[in-house]
Amino acid sequence: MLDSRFVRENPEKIAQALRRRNTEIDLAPFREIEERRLSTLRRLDDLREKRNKVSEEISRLKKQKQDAQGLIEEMKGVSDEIKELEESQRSLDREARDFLLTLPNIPNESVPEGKDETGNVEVRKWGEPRQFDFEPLNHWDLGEMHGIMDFERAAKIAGARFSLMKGMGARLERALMNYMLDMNTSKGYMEVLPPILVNPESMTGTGQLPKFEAELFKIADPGFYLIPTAEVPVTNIHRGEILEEEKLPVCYTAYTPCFRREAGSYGKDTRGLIRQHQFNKVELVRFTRPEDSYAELEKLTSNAEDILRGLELPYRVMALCTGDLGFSSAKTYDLEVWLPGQGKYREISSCSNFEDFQARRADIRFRRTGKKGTEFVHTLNGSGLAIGRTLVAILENYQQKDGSIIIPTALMPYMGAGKIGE
RNA sequence: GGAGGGGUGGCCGAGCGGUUUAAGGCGACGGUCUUGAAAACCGUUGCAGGGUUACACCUGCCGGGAGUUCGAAUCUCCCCCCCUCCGCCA
Repeated sequence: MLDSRFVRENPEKIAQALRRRNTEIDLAPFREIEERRLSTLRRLDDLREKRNKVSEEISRLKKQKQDAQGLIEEMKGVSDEIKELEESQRSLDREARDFLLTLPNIPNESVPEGKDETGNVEVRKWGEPRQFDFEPLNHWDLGEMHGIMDFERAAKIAGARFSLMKGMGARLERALMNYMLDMNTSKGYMEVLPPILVNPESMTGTGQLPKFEAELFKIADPGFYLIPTAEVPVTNIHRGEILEEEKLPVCYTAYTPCFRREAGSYGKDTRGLIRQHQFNKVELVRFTRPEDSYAELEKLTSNAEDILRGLELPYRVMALCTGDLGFSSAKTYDLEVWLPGQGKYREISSCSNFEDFQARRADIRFRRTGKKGTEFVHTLNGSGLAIGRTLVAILENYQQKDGSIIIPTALMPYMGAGKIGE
């Protein structure tokens, strides 16, 4: 969410940001609401001041056993007017906030211009895609061959876009989860295991609501949502709090299952593990001072890269362009891992700086040491990493001619085996 | 699910219809004193919105929301959270 005063006073900056994002939103209704909201507010404050003063007077008169009936009668009218104004104030507040909640974040100046994903810019590349002397298989063929994935039964149990991992497949998933968490905690991230059902306030805090309800699974009875990413519960750990400057940056890592409707992605990645309604992910979250957040984004991104490097998986880093940027983000790097089965790089992590966009929604502030007042923190997060897609990358990149799969050295302690298959 | 008890400033804790502009304490900060420190004493002490060049000033905030009243931390209703006991349960 953007600051209402900022939007009010910088309409041209907002318009420009929206243009860069390829988004069309008319600001006129907001300006009109704000005009009414502020004039109502000023009138309301005046009347309340009067009420406070006269109430004091009434109190004094009554103490002196004098008649205050005239004043009381007079105040009845004032009181009624205050009530009316309060009512319209409430609805104007809500209208203004509802509008602001649908405005996306302003892209940072360093974000490349572009209208869609074709405008994304490769920042760097690591590792060389392996040359195969045979036709590499897809991960689902490999999975089936080794009996470690069972999509048919997953569909029976739940439906399409669910998976059932078995034997060494399930074990590999668990090994990756532990490997990633150990890696992240060794770099100073505190491990947390948060709720995966959250309330609407948390979803609003990180920006999933109100705009993206259609992408979420919702529990019917008590209004919980299943999280689409650990970003939601972890960022909301500090919702409504004021942090101390010396504690920053606050860094968390969390493993959670993630749940996404994937509405509108019919026909995309229908086979295999790439796009699931439920998948596992380890997330990195940082709360920082505003002046540090871009350096922290580089740090967070390299922390996610370290995991790919540790697994010796070739990848590249893409800077998302203005047209491809997520709603809440001011700047995002995507990590894309090489998948021989598809012959292309696929997203495996997304690392973003939200600046104060989420912090303002979720009311997460900090106090500078020795200074008065508070400021919003900057929040960042990134996958470190999507576990299912990492598993896919390992199967496809480490497959051998006979179909067996070599386990990356770094994972061997977690797997207790060096190989899947003969 | 049933019964009861609670949610007040950074923390503890009083207040239960009208100098509450929230007592008192702890903590923190500043000062006096001191060779220095401690103690003692004095003072200061939140958040948000409006407003101002900046001050001043005004308003709101006692878990959240709605209401009663000239006036609500205090009374009524709804909701959330915490604690104790019972039931159920991994």
